[in-house]
Amino acid sequence: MAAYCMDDVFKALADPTRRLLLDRLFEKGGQTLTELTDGLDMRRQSAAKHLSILEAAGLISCHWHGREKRHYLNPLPIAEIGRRWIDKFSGQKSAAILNLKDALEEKNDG
Amino acid sequence: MAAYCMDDVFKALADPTRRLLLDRLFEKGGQTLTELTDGLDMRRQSAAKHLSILEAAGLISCHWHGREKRHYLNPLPIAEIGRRWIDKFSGQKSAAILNLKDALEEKNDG
DNA sequence: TTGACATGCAGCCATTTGTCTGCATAATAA
DNA sequence: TTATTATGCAGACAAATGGCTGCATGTCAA
Repeated sequence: MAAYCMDDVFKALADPTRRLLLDRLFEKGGQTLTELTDGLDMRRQSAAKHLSILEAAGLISCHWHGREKRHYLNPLPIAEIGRRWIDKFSGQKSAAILNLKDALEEKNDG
Repeated sequence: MAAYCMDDVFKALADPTRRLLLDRLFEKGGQTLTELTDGLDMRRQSAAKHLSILEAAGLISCHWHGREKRHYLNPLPIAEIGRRWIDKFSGQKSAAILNLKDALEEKNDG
């Protein structure tokens, strides 16, 4: 359904402010923009830009409640990264270990 | 040993060219800069910058072999992301699911 | 109705990013 | 030695990024 692009997800995760926002929403879902801006050391409009980037990447979903926009963490894209990236590189560690082994043996080649 | 910073790792992963380079090194370790540049549709110097960013982030390690610099994937930082990020957000899915549940129930509040 | 609050939109601006070109250095091969 | 190959370093430059201000819109409460 959410046709998020993996490139958008990685780019969204690249900024420390946005990762902090995800942490905050992980601890407590349904927070508003004003709530999330507190303690961020930046203007509301800047925080809103970060949130819109997170939303475009599918990392959060939003629901209007009167004049408040409540934000919720969506764990799906992060799980997808885990499945398609982390498992590949660190799960199947054997290949990389073999590569490192080759590298170390080169030192003894001269 | 490699005192990599998580912010550098996330930033390094944000670029599609760099993710492609990691893919290539996953398939075959020990490739040189010239080898890796082939098929990248950019100059050697640009690819070298990407590789230096990956190396600074600890995602690859390099070993000189004569005039050749051979590159190897280092799976540790990616594994660390998996441990400290993926497991947190998607592994403990319960909290986020509860948040989404709250959000859906709001729709029935009116 | 009126004022306060929550948010959105448009535009400005400095910094960072990703590409390029040009030249320098070190190692291998003829 | 000399030419070729593999790489590094410095600087230029357009585009993207992340912050800001100012103003507009819509909602709630008195």
